[in-house]
Amino acid sequence: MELNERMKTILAAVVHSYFTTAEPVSSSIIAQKYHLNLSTATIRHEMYLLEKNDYLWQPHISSGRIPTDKGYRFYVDNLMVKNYLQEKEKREIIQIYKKSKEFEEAMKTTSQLLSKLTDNIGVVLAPVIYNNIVKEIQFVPVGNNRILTVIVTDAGLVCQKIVNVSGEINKDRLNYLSNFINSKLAEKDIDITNLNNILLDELEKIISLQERFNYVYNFLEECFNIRYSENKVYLDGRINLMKHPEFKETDKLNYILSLIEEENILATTIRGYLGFRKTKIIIGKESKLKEMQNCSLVTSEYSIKGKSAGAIGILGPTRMDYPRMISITEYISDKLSEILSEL
Amino acid sequence: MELNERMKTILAAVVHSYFTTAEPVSSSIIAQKYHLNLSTATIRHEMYLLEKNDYLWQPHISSGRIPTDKGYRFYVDNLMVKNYLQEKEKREIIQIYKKSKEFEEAMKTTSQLLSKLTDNIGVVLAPVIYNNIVKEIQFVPVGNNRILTVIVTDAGLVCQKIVNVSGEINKDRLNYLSNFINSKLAEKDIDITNLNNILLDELEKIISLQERFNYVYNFLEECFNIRYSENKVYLDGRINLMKHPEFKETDKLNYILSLIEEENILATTIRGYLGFRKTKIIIGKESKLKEMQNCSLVTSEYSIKGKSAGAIGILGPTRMDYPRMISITEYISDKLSEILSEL
DNA sequence: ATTAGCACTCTCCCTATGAGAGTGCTAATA
DNA sequence: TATTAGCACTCTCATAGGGAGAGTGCTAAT
Repeated sequence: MELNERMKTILAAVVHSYFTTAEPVSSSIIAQKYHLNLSTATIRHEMYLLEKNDYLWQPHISSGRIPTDKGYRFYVDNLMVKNYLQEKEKREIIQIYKKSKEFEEAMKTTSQLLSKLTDNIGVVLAPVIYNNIVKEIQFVPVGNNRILTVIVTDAGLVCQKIVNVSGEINKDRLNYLSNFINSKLAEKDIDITNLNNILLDELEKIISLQERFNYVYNFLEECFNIRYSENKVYLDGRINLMKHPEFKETDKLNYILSLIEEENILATTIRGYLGFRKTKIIIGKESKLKEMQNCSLVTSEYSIKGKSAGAIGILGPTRMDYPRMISITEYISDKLSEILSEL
Repeated sequence: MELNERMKTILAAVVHSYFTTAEPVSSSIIAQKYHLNLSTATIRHEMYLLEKNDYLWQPHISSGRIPTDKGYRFYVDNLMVKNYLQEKEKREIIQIYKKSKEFEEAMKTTSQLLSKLTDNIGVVLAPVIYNNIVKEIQFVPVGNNRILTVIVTDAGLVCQKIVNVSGEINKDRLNYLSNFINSKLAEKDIDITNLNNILLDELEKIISLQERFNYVYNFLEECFNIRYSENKVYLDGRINLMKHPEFKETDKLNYILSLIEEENILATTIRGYLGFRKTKIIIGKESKLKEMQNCSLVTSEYSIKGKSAGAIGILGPTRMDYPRMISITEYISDKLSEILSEL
């Protein structure tokens, strides 16, 4: 069924009122607050139709109405009015970011900003290092039998890993190895995900007959098995959940708590949405995760030097101020992109 | 007032019963379950005295009794029977640790083990790098204007920091600097907290007149302002809170949630207890933190190569199985010490 | 097409009530 | 003197009833 203009207006009013008060919305509330010049009976009739079409639902037969996930989806796609951050807010965000000179700090600051500004949970997915060209590799002996491997990508990301080696470290060999690798890296662009295969192939050509090949081979394999595939996530503002009446019910709180406990699940979810469009909104049961059925997630991708790197987002009850969540998420992801590109 | 033997027995019974059922303990429950060969009236009288002396309290006038913080403290100090982990459990712990080959992984595994085994929140305070002798410093240029500083301590801990420098990097100078520093480090033991002062003093002697002194000085200062003072904490099992009836009350849940949200507070608290004895138990209001008033914290220090490094612990409601919490925390801290010493 | 009017439903809050659990006190008992 | 049986008392908890109020769906009138 196609919604007529009046139904759209009423749906938007219900979404707005419910967001504001967290109470089911009655026809008289709509009539009073939103000045539609309609009687409550008429509004009631439209709401009845909206309910028949799954845009609204009632907790019980004689109560006001609450938007369904479908109702929120229609609102987000067709009805909501874009929100713009005030200049003052923008300045404050920039001010806070000024203190973040390091990568880790920038991640933390971002999740804190998101949670403070939205009263929801701030989520930051650390850069996913797929599709990054490797620029340089360094081996640093640390201690007796350990080597710190440092991989630098063209986007300026630095991955590190400490590898244990059996036997003592021959510095000349290590230098030879790193010179060899770096010369190969200079010759052609090698994606970090292919690093292992390509380099080991190249190595095989020149040292396959040497007695210590296996040793080097294993060492490099371990070096490259680095954590670029790890789903590092920064979360902030879990306590904000308690501010929302929907999470007074223990089982609902339980769901979302188990979601933010398993950071991997959240990370994988967000990663699954990467690459389609900058901003993505997932409302309640639209997510396949049962833990997310009472929540919405607004994510926005950030980039480093123009190359999509990761995503930030906010997680809260489906009853949220979508326009504002979106504008905050988008603005902060832009600023984060700038900062990470400069680092 | 000195507690007589019977009062001690009854107090221990109350603690045990309340831990088991989470219900206020009545005189008849004690008589039935703990076979003291006393009438309920007698037990009632003793409980009355225990209450007068602040070892027990009643939620309301005609209800059973609950231990106070003081009651728990007396139980922990004087009454409880040490618990020993079963060999099977020990083997399982060792088995799980076998997979942890890296530092970060060991930290995470530890917090997970703690929370899984105790149904409470597992806490791991990463090694605090005070009192560590610096063995070696390396500078690795990464990208154009950045240098990765690697500090290796005698305990084998590796701290890293990326420092931005203005202008291009002169590799010879960098080599000279690192050689100079490492020779000083070889000469005498320098504690990581003194690194800055001592080295800068030494440097001053030889290059104070050189034109780029300030530049080097600032660079080093930033390098050494490394995160050994950071309170890195690993938490796991927040969701376990929901299993405990005491946290059904929203405001109590609120308190503890805000505690685990502010990881720094928790870290600082635990750090404050370091260095006195291996295992430390903080019960409810014994902590100055109002957020901890409904919780107990059991911590146990771990070491690296015999040198105290950090602490692990569990955080849960004051109503907890203290003997078991202690034995688990202590056993895991021992295992963690072994693993970190080998890494 | 819209709306006034109304019967109907459901929640919420208040009260009352009674059962049950558990206590403190007192007087009897070993 | 220490212990205990007995009992009055207090408080919680579950249940039920009832009335006010909010909000609906439907119908008939405009």
